[in-house]
Amino acid sequence: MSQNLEKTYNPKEIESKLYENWCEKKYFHAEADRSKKPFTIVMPPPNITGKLHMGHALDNTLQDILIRYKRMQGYNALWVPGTDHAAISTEVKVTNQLKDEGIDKKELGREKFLERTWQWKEEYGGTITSQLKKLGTSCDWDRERFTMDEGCSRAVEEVFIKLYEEGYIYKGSRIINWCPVCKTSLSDAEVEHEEQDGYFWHIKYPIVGTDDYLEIATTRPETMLGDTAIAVHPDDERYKDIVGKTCKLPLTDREIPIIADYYVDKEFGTGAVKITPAHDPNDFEVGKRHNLPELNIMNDDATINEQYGGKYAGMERYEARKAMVADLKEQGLLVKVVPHSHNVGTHDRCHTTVEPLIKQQWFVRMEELAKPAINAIKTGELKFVPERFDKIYLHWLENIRDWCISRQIWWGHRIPAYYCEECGEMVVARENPGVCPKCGCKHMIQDEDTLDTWFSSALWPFSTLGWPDKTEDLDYFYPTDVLVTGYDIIFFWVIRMVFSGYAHTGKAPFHTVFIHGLVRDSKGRKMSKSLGNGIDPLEIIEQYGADALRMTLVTGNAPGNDMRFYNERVEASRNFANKVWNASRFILMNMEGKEITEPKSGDFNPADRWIMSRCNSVVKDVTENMDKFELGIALSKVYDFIWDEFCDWYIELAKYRIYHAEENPAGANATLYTLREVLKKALKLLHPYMPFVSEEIYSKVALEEESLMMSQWPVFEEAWEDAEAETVLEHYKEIVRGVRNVRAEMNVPNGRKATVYVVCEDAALKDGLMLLAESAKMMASANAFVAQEDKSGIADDAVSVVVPDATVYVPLEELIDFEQEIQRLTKEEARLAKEIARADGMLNNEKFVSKAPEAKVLEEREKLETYKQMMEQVKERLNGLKNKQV
RNA sequence: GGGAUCAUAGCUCAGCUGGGAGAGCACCUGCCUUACAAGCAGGGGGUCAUAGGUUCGAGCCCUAUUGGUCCCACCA
Repeated sequence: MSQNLEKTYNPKEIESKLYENWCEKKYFHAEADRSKKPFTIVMPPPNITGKLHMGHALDNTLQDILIRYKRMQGYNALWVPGTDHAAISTEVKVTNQLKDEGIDKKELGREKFLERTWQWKEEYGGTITSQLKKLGTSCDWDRERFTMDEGCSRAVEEVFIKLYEEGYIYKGSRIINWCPVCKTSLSDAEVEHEEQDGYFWHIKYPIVGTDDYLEIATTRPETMLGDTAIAVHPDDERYKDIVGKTCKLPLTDREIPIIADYYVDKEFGTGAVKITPAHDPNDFEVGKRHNLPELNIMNDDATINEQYGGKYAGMERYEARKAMVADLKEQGLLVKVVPHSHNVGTHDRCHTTVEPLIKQQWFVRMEELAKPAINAIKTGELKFVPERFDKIYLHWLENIRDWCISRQIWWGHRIPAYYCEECGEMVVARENPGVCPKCGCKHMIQDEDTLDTWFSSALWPFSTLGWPDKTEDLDYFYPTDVLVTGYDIIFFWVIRMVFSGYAHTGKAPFHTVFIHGLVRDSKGRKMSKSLGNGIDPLEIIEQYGADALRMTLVTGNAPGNDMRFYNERVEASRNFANKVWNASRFILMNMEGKEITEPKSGDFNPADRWIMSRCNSVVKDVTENMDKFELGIALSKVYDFIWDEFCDWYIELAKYRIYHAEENPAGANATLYTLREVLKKALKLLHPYMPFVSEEIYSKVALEEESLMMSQWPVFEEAWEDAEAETVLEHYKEIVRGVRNVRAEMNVPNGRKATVYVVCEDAALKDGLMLLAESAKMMASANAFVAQEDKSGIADDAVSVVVPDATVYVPLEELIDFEQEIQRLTKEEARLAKEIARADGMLNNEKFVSKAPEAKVLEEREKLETYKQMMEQVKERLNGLKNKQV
């Protein structure tokens, strides 16, 4: 079993080697298998335009942890990967690429453009998935999907037709969000509101037939050209008399009515509002109520149009604003300009200010569809982790508006609606019917629009498993189990998947949504391209290893919370990987050439039994935490166990028996056996978090086993529990720490050894400690370690440390400074006095004794007892020293 | 305007259903002890934002206040 490990862990070669091996062995692949329980996760498909960033790294690390954990627990774990066609992003990217080549998209034509885009997808679309592999993601690459592949496209078509036939999808002319740069409509979710500094322009609208005028305040004077009314509040005394009259609309020769509508806020502005139904969602509603004309004054690129633009036609919207304000001023109609900050809608992709426009678009009627999704949370069928996201989800669903799903771009799923060029008849069908069912002519052309990119991702949990076909996979793996995603896409994606799941499969697509936060930079800023503060996960992997990156992303993070990322944190993770590596190196070195056999129970010493017992508890705790998605807590328990208990205590304790195997071959064997067994369990617990280093080590420790990732997750075993050994070790640690403490305090060099005496009345404890005497010698820099029941043979002038149930004496002869020792013990006396007072106080509180749980009261009583004993010991020592001093 | 969330050691953050304040990093003091200096052993450092309340007992629950972050929302 000769395996020489390098002195420091070097992730680079090991990671790629292991990943290839896992893939080759098909460990990531899952097939429907009725003998096993499935556990399914679908990966939020990254955009084909994207490059792996920290958000992906976090999202996929969490998924990989869950999937590896469940796989080890014996579930048939399936993680479905894939990519999203990212309609607008991709279209913009390819359009720009063409532009660089001097090619105009429109001139190229739809067919050719799509060809180019597919080409682009083939070339770059796989970048992100190949980058994901570096993270160690154990997803089933044989099942990789794409939102525009054949199956997903068929699902989209099926859903569209079904919803259309059921009346949930309709086409209508309504006010929508329009991006003048991307030249497409947007859904409400794609509009980001940002606070912008602007102005209130107060403008006079002359009242026809009088010399009077109405003063209007607007933030968007350029939309005046589309005004079709002025509205005031019906109860507004100021304007009561003029309702029904008309105003002369400045800059035009139109007259518009003054109407009364409750929408108007009397207190705000001048109390009179210009109504522009075609360019404002509220005005649109008012317009409907009052039957006002809707005058669209803009072209698709937000320039003023010919029809209503007059002299401003052709001007860009802000240019027109300037010109119009100047003209108003000149005509004496501009009263004043007041600075005013307000919310402006922008397109989340390009940050262009969105223009509300009236357009023919396709919509999904949401009210009914939202109901089961709302119900899912209320019944607990669907759960968010952490729970607080319930409210965000519900609030959105309960106030949901119809979803505008058509986009005026080419890259995406084309709407399966066909129009007759002759009579305008519309047919929604899987294929072009060829002949118009109404007029019989043969000029049917397909709708030019494509669907919102989220329309297809909404179907992802079932379209990737074969829906609409009734496949074995769908039947077995669906509904999936957990969805892991950031809180930033709850509206875009989670909600739409949930209602789609209910609408098309009758079930929620998953039972748990595990939400994580954002990865921020060291200053807490969002990582962004424009700030240039993004940290490339691949560079981190290159420098520190994937395990270190993964660990950093999980450590100290609670579900749903943002985190800050900086290199010192990665270094700490890297150091841990190295620590595990070296502990394993130590164990392997000592196992070399030895045949380890199953020890007899009597061969184990208290240290062996203690670490097994502790390991067992950790297995239980970690499993519980992981089941509750408390991954950060679970990992920190694994970390503490490995570093603190296993490395710093147990390995040190083990050294004597290993180095002196000839004295006690059976004991050495038991210790090596324990080291190996505990290491194996610890590696299992670590594996979901740090798959590479754990697998690499495991392959050398457990030669007979195939792999760590396919091994069984450890379970709590009662046989490993050992309260007695835990008691011995708790005392042992106190004693060793106590000795180290005084030695450090007194600056005793390590080379200067002393005898350590432990006086302990409890015979069992004394015997237990004596079994560890040789280790204690090493760990406490002693030349002898004696535990005994009385003080015989111990010099009076020894330094003493009082611990629970025992007093430790370290005769340091001439080194002892009585003054210093008295001071030290006096401090200890004070500390104990405080503890006693605290426990006493509690126990003297009648209400505590009567109301607190019995166990708690008992616990306090025992503590008090221990402290009193310790206090006696300290006092005795102090008296002795003081006498001696005098 | 509505809602969420945070405020804990110098920094970044944990702290599970209320029962003696924790980690990593940084800092100070010793150590190259035959697994590891990416390490070992010790140490300093916190009226858990403020004010009330509930409770035998509050970092944790309730209320208010202050300050920060985020989301939602049609106030022209």
